[in-house]
Amino acid sequence: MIFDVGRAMEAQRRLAEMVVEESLGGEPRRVCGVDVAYSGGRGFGAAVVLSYPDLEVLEVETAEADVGVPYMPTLLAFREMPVLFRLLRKVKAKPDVYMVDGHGVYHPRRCGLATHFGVVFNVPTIGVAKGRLSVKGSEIIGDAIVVGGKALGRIFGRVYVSVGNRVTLEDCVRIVSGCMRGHRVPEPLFLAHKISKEVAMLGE
DNA sequence: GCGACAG
DNA sequence: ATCTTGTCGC
Repeated sequence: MIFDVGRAMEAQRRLAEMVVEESLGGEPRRVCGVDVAYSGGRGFGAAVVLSYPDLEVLEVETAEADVGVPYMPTLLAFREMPVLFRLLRKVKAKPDVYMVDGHGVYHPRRCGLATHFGVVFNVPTIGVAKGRLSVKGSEIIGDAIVVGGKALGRIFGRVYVSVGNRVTLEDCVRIVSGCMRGHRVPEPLFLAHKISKEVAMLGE
């Protein structure tokens, strides 16, 4: 077997136990958006570090890797982490927080891509997703995404925001808000998405 | 059997 | 995500 779903889910439960929900402690000075695009069985990632709150581009890095795991709902991290690992190794700007294209703790096992990424690298992360995952027991109350009485995420504009790691939901919403520049997704992710797609076309 | 899900 | 034509709106 090349990919054991049961073990993957168990790994997520253990990572979820290591999530730290704490204040970022002051405003971030550098925010890094990361995203992955696909082409020809390979994953192409891009990391864009922006100053905050000015949002000036400070650094752009790219990386690629073979994609050995097919997309499976709730197990996205196992498909994208190989590329993200190589990507993070290149970033030198010391971001104060990372924005990831996917959910954080709003996940069946409280371990979406943003959380998985944040715990593995022990860095603050914010989950920003364009679509909603099916999480049993979840309900939308106003703009709050509640699961079992606890607010795990927030609907901000047309995206779903949730804690990844080492931040509070309030930190997440405030920072995402401060990164909006007229697009559906905050600027760090908009640029990372754009660049990863361009690199995927050239790499193909 | 029902449910229906990031990228 | 990627593939893909036409259509709407600034």
